[in-house]
Amino acid sequence: MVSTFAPQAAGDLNFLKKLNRSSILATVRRYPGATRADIAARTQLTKATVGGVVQALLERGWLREGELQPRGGGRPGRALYLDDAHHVLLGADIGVRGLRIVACTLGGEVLLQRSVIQAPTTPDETAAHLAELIRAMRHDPLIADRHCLGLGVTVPGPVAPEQPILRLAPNLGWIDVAFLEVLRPHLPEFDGAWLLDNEANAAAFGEFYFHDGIPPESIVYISAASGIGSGMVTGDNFPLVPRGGQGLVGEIGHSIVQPGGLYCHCGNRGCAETLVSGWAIRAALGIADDENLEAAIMARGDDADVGITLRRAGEALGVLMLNLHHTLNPTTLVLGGSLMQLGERLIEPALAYFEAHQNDLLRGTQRVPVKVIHDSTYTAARGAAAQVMAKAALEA
Amino acid sequence: MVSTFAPQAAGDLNFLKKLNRSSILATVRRYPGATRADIAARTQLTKATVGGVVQALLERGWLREGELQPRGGGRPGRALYLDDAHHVLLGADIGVRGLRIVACTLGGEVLLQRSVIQAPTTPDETAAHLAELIRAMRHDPLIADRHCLGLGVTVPGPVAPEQPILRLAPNLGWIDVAFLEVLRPHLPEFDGAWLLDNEANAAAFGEFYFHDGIPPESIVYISAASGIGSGMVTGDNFPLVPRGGQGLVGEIGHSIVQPGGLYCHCGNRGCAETLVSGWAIRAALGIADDENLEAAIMARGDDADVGITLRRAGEALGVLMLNLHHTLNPTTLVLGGSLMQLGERLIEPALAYFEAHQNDLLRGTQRVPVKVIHDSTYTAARGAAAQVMAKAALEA
DNA sequence: GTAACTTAGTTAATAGGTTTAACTAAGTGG
DNA sequence: CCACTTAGTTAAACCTATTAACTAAGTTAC
Repeated sequence: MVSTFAPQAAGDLNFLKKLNRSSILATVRRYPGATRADIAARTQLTKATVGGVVQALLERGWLREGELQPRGGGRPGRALYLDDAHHVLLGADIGVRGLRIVACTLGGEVLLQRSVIQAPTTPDETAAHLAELIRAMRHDPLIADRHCLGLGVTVPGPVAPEQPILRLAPNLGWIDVAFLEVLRPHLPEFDGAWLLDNEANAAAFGEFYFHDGIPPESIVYISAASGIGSGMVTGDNFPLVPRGGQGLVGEIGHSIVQPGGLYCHCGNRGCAETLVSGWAIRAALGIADDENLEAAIMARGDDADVGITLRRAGEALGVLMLNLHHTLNPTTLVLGGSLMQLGERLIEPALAYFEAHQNDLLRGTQRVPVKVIHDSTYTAARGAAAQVMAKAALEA
Repeated sequence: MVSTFAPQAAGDLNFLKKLNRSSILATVRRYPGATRADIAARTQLTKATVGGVVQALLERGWLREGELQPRGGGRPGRALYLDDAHHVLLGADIGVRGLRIVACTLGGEVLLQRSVIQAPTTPDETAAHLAELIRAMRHDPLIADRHCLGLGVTVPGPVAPEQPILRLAPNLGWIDVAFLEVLRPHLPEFDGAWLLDNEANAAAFGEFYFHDGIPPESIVYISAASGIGSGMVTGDNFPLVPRGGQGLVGEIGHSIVQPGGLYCHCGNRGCAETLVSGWAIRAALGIADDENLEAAIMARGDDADVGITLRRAGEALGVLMLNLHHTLNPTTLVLGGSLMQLGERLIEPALAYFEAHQNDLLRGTQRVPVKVIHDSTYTAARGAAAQVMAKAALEA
């Protein structure tokens, strides 16, 4: 379980400065409009330290000053916000159905987004295509003058914990691809951070990092699409993304929910993906791979088979949610992925199962809130951009 | 997911010193016999810094110097070890079947251990009994002269993430017990750190912290006893123990492995505990609560019912292991808990199932090693002692 | 056997970060 | 208008790690 942006275990004064700078930025991110005094109170740093760091961040275009915040019977403080005018973060999501790119501000506001539908191809061709799109986007007047802090790329499969290598993406047919190295020659002029992560991890990170208002303590994001995966994020100023020994953290699609059940393409029986995944639903309903799943299902209307299949898939999703609740116990659960577009016939049974069963262990506890992202087209790409920000904040 | 001993997110020079001191101690713990130069190389600190901190730790009885370590063609370095002569760590495990107490050195060597069999009773009576045992142990000549760094207590149920409160222990009949506060009046003379944690979390922590040789990157410990739980630990110098929003991390006994299966005492159906737990095995074989489970099963010899029940339980355990592998992806899996004493008829099917299925996702990867602790009587208590050490190391 | 070399560890001066304490700034309330 | 409160800045002090030069203690080459 290696964390992405965790502070190292030993360090010098420069490290301490980085830590505090990052902590101050995180405070402004979580409490927009905070004053220097607010930050000092929250971080336990002194006014002097906060003042100096804030001054530097203002000069470098990371923070901007806002209006005066009246205080009861004293000098009003100056509100501080992330400066959304001088930098840009890029995030790209390589999916089975195409590429999605996002450019956003330090606050997570999406400035530009592009989506290209294309069939899976080789890493090199994908990189060439992606580079072209990024170069074009980079010249858009909306962001051309901004300093680009880096590019985060997400892929639909486990990424090795230590090096940025995609281990396996069955839906793309890729094995052990160091995609950033493939991409780099196509974008020689690009400087800034380069990051690679699993799509669900990045989405979870983004939902946590760019959360409106004070983020929850921890988030588990379930990505239900062609396959099914999940990502977990926690930590205050340094969000942690556990990856595991082999980068398999969150590969819940192959957790067993029905021992002795249907055969999965992974070779085991009763994997979650045999019940709730794009391919399982296609198989159950006889929908071809080249058909659009959502359209095909809508076309069948109130067909009973469709209803039963979606209900079964939803209930399996509910089981997965419950098991994640009992294993990772996040503060918030987020559901995303293209399957959410199949609508309430799938979502409702999942939520109902989870609601009905989650709380029997600790009666009287507040329930875990579930957030459904009905259209998560750019969620992963935006999450990748968030990771760029988190990394750059340490270097700022 | 709140970590126990993680560095805070912002800090002053004193914090930096703590961080480096703890990091140096951790290096000696993981690499016994390391020299000052070795430590400097591993921690990226300078020789000067390491020298100063080591000097202070030698004077305070945390480290001791050993023999000279010959170096190729240069002055030999002085080996450093954790000083196992001046301090003592106490750990106590409150279980369904009684109390277990351990006193150990900074290196995790058990100096004294006591076990008392008793039926569950009230928190106050348990605290009184525990205090008596601890006081007696404290006067044992083997540890009477040592400085006690603190006491860690483990309980068989989820502990709230922020405060040391046991949320629920069905097997003890306890609900929302701030056990340390109950215990404190019984041990007024005791100073040092007081810690409370879930039994599986503590066991996992101990297996990681006191690991012989370089510990793995992460450990998941599965505790199979009356109920079933798990704990996860990761992190180099600051082992992290995720607890989750409600302290439910690792409550895998109530993850669903057989939807629509048997009813569990938690109210759901098909929980793992309905297949692999002390009470499930008793129920299946008609063994009374007051009988010793292991003895009753041995008495039945090669009875076919016993074989089938244990095999089923083992396979369910294998499913749990596989699901944890796909959700948390630890570097090492550890199996413990009193059920391990039921022997190979249970363990073998679990290992076989895991072996046969774990690797189908990432072919060619090295397999996840599984360690079975056949007698884990003192594993949790020792883990609690490890947590005391980790906490004290920051204050040293 | 001695000089050259290598590695370990210590020391004093230096650099750099945060804090302390005193200050200025800018409001409210009587 | 003065007392009070809170925000933010500044310079000196303090603390920590680093640098660079040193001593210590071994091996290797000749």
